[in-house]
Amino acid sequence: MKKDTTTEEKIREAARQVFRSKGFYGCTSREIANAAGENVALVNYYFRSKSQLFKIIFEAAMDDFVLSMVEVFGSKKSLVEKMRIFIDLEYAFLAKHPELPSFILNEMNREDGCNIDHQKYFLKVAETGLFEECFKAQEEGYMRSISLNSIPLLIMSNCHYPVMAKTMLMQLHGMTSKEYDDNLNIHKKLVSDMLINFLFPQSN
Amino acid sequence: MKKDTTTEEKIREAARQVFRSKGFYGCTSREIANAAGENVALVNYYFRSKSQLFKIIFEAAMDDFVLSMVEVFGSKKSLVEKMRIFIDLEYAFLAKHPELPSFILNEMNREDGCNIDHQKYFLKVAETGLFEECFKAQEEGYMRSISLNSIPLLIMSNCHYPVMAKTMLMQLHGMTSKEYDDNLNIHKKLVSDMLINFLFPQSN
DNA sequence: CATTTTTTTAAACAAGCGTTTAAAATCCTT
DNA sequence: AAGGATTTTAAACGCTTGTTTAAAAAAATG
Repeated sequence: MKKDTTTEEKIREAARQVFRSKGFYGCTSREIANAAGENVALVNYYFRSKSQLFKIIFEAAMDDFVLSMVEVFGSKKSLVEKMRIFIDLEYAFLAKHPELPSFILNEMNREDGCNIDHQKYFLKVAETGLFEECFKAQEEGYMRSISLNSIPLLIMSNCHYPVMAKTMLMQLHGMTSKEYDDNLNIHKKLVSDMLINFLFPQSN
Repeated sequence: MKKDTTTEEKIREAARQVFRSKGFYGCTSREIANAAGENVALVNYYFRSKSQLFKIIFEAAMDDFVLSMVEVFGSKKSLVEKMRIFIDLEYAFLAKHPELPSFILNEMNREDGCNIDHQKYFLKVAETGLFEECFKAQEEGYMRSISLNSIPLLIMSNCHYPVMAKTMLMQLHGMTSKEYDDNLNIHKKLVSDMLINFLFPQSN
């Protein structure tokens, strides 16, 4: 009789949760095994080592990370529309996965890094034709002529930082979690307006 | 004969460097002692425990973190001028201390948190009169009427995230560290223009 | 049902952790 | 220079870490 979730899957799912919220150094193999309700030795039985298991979790996280970007910018809409849709989707996605940006940034900064093929993820985004589209829009004077490096950076700054800084700003402003999230929804609209007005100056 | 740097100072300075770049869990007492060129036991002799030493380092980091904000916004200039000066200073400051934003955000997110008086730092900023000044400017129609929570969030997002994401974006774009930093200087101007145009709509 | 293969277990491993100890070295005061 | 306080040291403490082992349990195979 096949179980609906195998031991391997239980461990992977527990690792996903624990690694994402605590990072590689912030948790132990035993903690992951307990979260999965299984014996410690099984972590190594199925995944050979903590590092190997982490690598799997991290790569899956990177897939999640670029998925919405690829989906939105690969679609057939105007650039302005795509921008607004992307910001909306990104805020919605991060509401469900608020630990993701910190997780990825931190683990990439780790000394004994995560040893994955980073370029592959950049290519995924590049393949949507986003950069060519921006370049063309800039030549036509439709989009502000700024470095193509700055465009994703502006968007990511204003989408990711607000969720990364939640704990700090909650405490600084003395807000509850819900109050902060409500403010985030208001903030999203500001970000959307600000970025589009800046990137597409004649659009209003 | 007094040494120019005491053992205690050497350990504190080593701890500052190591904690900031690796975080509380990312380093060991022995690593700090080695960086200071001293015996492990001295860490506990002078600071009682790793946690206690960390607390000192973290609070000093928070002081650094809010210092430029307090200095700039406590000065007697127009709000627009202050904004532009602050962004300039913040980029310059973070060029020297690029690990600071990640450090503070991460350690605040830690489960067994850093147990410091966060409110004190908010008060420091509030005491500059920044929020009253913004409120007044909004009533006069000089500044865009947005939540007073969103203003620091917009500024911090666009100042802090670009240095936090350096490793990731360098690898994604295949840039060298110098190339990224050069781009950051261009980006700073964009951020400055974008934020000021958005916050003070009639200012151009 | 017997045998082989796969999965799970408890226990142990060496290494590293934060911290403590007690003796040695150094400093300061008289 | 002697004596007492302070600083530094090497070694050890108990505990946790990632990982391995070897036996037990379960599942699959014929």
